[in-house]
Amino acid sequence: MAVVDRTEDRRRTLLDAASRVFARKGFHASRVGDIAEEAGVAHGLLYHYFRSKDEVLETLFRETWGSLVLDTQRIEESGTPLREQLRRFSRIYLGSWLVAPDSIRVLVREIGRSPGVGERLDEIKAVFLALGRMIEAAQQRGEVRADCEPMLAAWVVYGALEEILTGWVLGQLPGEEEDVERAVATVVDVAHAGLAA
Amino acid sequence: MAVVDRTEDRRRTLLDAASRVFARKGFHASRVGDIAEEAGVAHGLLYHYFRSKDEVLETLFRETWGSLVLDTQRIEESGTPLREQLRRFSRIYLGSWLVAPDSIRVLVREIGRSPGVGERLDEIKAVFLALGRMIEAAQQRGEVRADCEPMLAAWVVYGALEEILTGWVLGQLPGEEEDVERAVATVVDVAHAGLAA
Amino acid sequence: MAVVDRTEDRRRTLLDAASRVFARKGFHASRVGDIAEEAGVAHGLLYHYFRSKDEVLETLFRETWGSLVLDTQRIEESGTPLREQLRRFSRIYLGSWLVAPDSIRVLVREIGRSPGVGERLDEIKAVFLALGRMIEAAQQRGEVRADCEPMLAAWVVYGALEEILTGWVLGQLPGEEEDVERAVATVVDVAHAGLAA
Amino acid sequence: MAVVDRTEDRRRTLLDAASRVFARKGFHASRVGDIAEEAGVAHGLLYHYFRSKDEVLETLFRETWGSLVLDTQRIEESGTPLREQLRRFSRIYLGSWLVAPDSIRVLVREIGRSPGVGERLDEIKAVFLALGRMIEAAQQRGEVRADCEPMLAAWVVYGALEEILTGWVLGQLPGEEEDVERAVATVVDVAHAGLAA
DNA sequence: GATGAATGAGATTTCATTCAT
DNA sequence: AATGAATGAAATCTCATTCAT
Repeated sequence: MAVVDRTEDRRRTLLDAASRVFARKGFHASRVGDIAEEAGVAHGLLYHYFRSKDEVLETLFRETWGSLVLDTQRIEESGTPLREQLRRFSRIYLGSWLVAPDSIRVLVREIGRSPGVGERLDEIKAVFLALGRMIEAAQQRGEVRADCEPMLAAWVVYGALEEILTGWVLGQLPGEEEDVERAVATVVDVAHAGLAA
Repeated sequence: MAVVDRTEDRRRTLLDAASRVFARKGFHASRVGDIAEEAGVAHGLLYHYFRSKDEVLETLFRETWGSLVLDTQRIEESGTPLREQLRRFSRIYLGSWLVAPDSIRVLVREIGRSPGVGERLDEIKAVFLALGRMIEAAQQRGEVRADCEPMLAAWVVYGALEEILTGWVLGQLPGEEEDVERAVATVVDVAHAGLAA
Repeated sequence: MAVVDRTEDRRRTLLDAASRVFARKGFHASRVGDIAEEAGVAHGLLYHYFRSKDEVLETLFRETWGSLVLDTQRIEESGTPLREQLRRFSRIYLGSWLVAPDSIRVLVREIGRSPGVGERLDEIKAVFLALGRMIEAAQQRGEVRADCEPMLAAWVVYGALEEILTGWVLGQLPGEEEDVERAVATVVDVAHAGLAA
Repeated sequence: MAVVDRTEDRRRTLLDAASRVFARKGFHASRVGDIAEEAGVAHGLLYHYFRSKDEVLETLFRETWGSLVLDTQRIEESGTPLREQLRRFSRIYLGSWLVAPDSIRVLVREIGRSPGVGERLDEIKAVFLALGRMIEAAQQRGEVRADCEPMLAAWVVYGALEEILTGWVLGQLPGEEEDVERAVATVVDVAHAGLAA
């Protein structure tokens, strides 16, 4: 167990270093040597833990996105009113900025790029679809007005959240703790009022 | 004149090809050969029209964004009600999908990467700021409720538009001519109702 | 055509350079840079003509071995007495040493090594099988004594030829023009007398 | 003593593993990790028993070849008829397949590669020369016909043996115990009849 | 203008060897 | 003795850019 832990620690160190470096320069502009330097190890070591630079990004993606997929499922199954669902989703999505800003940065900027886009798109789609289903269910409950395409609305909501993250990533929007809560409120208010029957 | 035209045609062909390729794979992952192949010419030819791959992106940015900046200015100065302003802005922005499907999306996605970020960010900011000012003015006219940060709202609106473009580019959302008009309506409806006093 | 020729010339230049370098140092110890230097070009150019270093070896193998396979077929179909068939086979096999000593060197030393062994083995087997069939047919014609496994005999003959090539490759046996003819005579005499009924 | 034995056992395990791996892929393409995996130990352990990968090959060579050199000397000095000498030599050489299937083949295949070629070639030459001298002596005794270059004949015989070993190693020829005896008989029959006066 | 062969800086990747545990 | 993480020299390979034709 002790040995496994040490191994896992190194993996983490490398992944964290990678997310910082990718966040700073983007995946393609980041050299393997940069990641190693950031982690304080020789570049060769990265190949002990990952098959390639691509696999590092892939791992980062799965880790970060995987937990979002799970959380989204739980929110959908809760069956609470749409406003509450939107608040919880927004809080998790925007809140991740405070928890792991670099991972989010990478996610936001590298999705749809680099090899393996196809496979990832499916996992991304899963979140969109869940969001769309929540809106559709709310529509059937009469919470959302009828003249509204649920999937399109899902894209609107998701786009709003992603853009705010981008603003934080690019340093164009203040992204301190209190700003995050305000952003959640704004998105939820606008989206809910905008969709309300 | 005829010669100039042919020259201009080739430039356009290359720029359009570049915007499609950049949109698909991102700037760094796109090889000069990919752009040339997409344009149906030899890769060496690109260097007759542009000094470098960077200059292609730079040119794309100036051309596409420049006109958006002008259009946005005009919309702001028109002083019409917010709903009308949002509709015009959305139409221009999403309409770019029909005219030049990839250009705008590329630009936003590539900001923060590649050289010369600073200057470009300012120009992008200009559009955001104009959008924010429109919302703020509407707020002062009583069209928008008071408990709403205009700039944050601008990011929300912009994000919705951006995400829909992304959906079209990635083939995740239907993007035919009638879909564009519906998308404009949805965004304007949601945004306006969501912001209304 | 002129262009094709120039392209083909370069390919040849590179293949010839590669066969010299592989012959001198063996495939694995040869660096791509060595081949390029031998050919008098930049190392990058090799990747214009071949996908990888492996593909260069593969091509070399197919070229050299391919013609031997064809020649062997022709000899088998000729149906002449075994002695004559052995003479022709030996002449082609050992004679190739004078024509393209480096290719032969590579063939002898790299077969069964490096990636793609499996696929090559089949093509090598084809020659062995043909040789075995020739001996078997001669046995049925009464030219070869009955207490002799044709396939084993084929391996013996082939081994004798290959070892002589190896001797030349390693500089342990004199390999001038007259030595080649003497070697052919020796192998044919020993093999034929050894197998005769 | 017990400790030494265990130490010796490990050395042997590693050497045997190395000879199998080298035989399969060649010295250069064999990684230290492959040898260790074949031996079922961690790759670091190899460096307790050998200074380097080169030293493994070197050791393999000295051990295997050394005993063959001694045996060959004894056969030469025995002064028995050529047929008997050939049988004994073939039995030892091909018999090595049952004892240590890969060692000898590795050595011959790897000569000319890797450092220290010079010294080894001399030792290999010694065996060839002894074989040649036996044939020459037989020629002078009238057992072998006059129009035959003894050294060339030695290469022929050696090549036949070598090729059969190769066939066994590559799984192209059946190599069970009874096949070995049959192979010895075939080579001796062919060689003796082929050389006989 | 147009082509694509040619270049070479610089990236990724491999792997023999060392060494702390 | 034994392990396998860690190192880094050296290899392979990529691709923006140049340039002869």
